[in-house]
Amino acid sequence: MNLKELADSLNLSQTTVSRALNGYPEVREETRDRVLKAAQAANYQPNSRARRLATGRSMAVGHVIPLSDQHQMVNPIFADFLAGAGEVCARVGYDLVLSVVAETEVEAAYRKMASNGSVDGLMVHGPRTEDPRIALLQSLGLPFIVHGRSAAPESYSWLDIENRTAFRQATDLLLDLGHRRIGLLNGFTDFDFAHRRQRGYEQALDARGVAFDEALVRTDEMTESFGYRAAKELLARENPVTAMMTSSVLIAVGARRAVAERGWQLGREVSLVTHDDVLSYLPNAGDGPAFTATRSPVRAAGSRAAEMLMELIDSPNTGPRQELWPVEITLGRTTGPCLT
Amino acid sequence: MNLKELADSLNLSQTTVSRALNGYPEVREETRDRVLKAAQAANYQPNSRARRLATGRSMAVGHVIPLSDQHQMVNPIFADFLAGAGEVCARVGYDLVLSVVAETEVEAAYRKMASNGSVDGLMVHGPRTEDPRIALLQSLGLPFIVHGRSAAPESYSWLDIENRTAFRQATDLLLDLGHRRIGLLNGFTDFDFAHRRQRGYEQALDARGVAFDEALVRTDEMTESFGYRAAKELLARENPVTAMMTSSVLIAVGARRAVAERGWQLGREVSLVTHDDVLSYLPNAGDGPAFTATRSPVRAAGSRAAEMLMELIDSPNTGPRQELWPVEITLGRTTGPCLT
DNA sequence: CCCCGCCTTCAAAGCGCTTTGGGTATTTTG
DNA sequence: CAAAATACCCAAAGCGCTTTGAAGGCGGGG
Repeated sequence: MNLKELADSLNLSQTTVSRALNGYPEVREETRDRVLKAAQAANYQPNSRARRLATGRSMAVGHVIPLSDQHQMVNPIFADFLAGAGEVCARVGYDLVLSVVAETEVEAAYRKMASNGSVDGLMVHGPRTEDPRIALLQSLGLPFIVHGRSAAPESYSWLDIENRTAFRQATDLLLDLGHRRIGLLNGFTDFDFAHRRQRGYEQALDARGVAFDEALVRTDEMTESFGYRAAKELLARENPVTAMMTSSVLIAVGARRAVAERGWQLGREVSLVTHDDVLSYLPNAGDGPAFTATRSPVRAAGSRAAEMLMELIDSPNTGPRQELWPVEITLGRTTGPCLT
Repeated sequence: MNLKELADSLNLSQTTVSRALNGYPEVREETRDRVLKAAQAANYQPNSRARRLATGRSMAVGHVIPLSDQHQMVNPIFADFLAGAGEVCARVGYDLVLSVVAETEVEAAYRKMASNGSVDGLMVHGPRTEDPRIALLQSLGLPFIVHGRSAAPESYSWLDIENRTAFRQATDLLLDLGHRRIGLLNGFTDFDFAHRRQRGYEQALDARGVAFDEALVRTDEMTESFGYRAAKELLARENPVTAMMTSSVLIAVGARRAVAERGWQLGREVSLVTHDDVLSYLPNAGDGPAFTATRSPVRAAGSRAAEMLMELIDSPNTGPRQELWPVEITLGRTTGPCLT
């Protein structure tokens, strides 16, 4: 059933039917009712391909997911972020379209999306401190929002959390408890978020006159097994750390394993503060020892980022949107006074 | 730059340019070269909306992700599955489109996709033992592939792993080691995979004359904290389990925590076999105690499922594709003889 | 009574591509 | 050498919708 058939069956023109369905005012209420009823009865759905061509909008937001051969990992926060974004996009009739490409082809993918008009806007994930994608996208003139930030330009839209402040406060917390040798288990520092977190950590140490020791800082793919390995090493030093900060619950879980393996317990012999993205499958809930954490639900970020992008798409010439979310610290059972 | 402009600039018709670009034979090689060069130079990309309308294909495969209010969890295997599927889809020019909807609106979402032609095919995730979506999709006549299986009809396409056999063999392994009280930490059994795994477990016990005790079986959302809680309970019984099987590494990690909390170690006081989907952020690698596991990379499943769906789309009337993948068991350091 | 303006509807022109159904040279065949 | 086949190219007709521009009917103001 297409528009023409529906119109014919009603003895109306396509124009009128189209307008009736799309809520335009220049159609009599009685007529509109008749059209709506008939459309309902025939289960008529406007062909989305035709509609997209006619309107010039594709009603979709794109996500380019790079997969490099080295670290071919899908960011574990991605699914929850998408869930949040997808929810608000669905509400306004937008699709989420993913394109998975090799890291070397990211630029080509963006260029293609821009020139073939398959999406109305883009979301950028995992920005690096110096991220070439941002300048590229600006030159392409497609609305986009970055989840996170990058160093360079000022005039793009982003949604980020206070990574530096959060980690500074978390470090302060540990310092207040008497810890002086504090490990940092972080993601690769070319990721902007990881860089900022380390800066927060360094600033806190600095403010207390505790010397920064780069041997206590580890960066890697943020997996459980990295957490295990790094924690094991840091605990096996002649001068072992008495506390650790980790950039994800996954890392924290690995660290906990290393601690347990020594017969120790988090919050007693060793303290730990982690960042918690509140992933749906990794609840840091009330059972057992919940982690002391800097908390910020990535799903909410996904929702908000989508809202911001919708705004950008709807009113393109209104300057960049930028939001910096504070991060709350929740006390769990993995922090305690330094015993040594 | 659109086709008309490109054609005009070359003093050719749109027809010829279109044919040259799409590799049709009725255009002289010299002309084709000229067109290709000009297209390259102008960075011409055919408008995807127009192309989709003209060809009647949308070059996209859809994924409907239900989010219920109760367990509003995104399946943790989803991201890796998508990465696999996305890779092969990208190779043949297909997009992945996600639509996130409330669980009550899944049917409406599928109907809409079918009648507005926004996708050429669908992938169905997390099938229940009796899953109404399959009959629905069959009636809608849109090609689809199920990741997993459902009980009811025979004539749909799916890709599944040998859940029952895998868990039967894993249980056998534990029985061989002398274990008799074996816990099962599973997903909700209305999921088909969880149901089959439990059957495998039961069959193995049955074959050895070990009575099935439903008190040893726990089902829940497959999170780390579920693993912890369930394992803690099973170990605290007057007749504690001496071994456990878990349906995901996440659960296993939680179980490990409960074991460690008692000062025990996996592979010594308690054995554990888990299913391992080989998630990129949860590598069950060689460091520390790797889990003994039934292994099947969900990313590979995503790739293959996408290939199968492409086949279904390209040749619609060729009967269902069905693949059942065997599951390999890898010995880790979490299994050992029963000590009691 | 005429003209103007409003309400409602319509025919037709896109949107930018693919594809059909010819055409016109140029070769090949008998 | 005429006829038939071939190679190459084009104009125009869709694809199914939205949107523009215009028209018909009708009541109200002058």
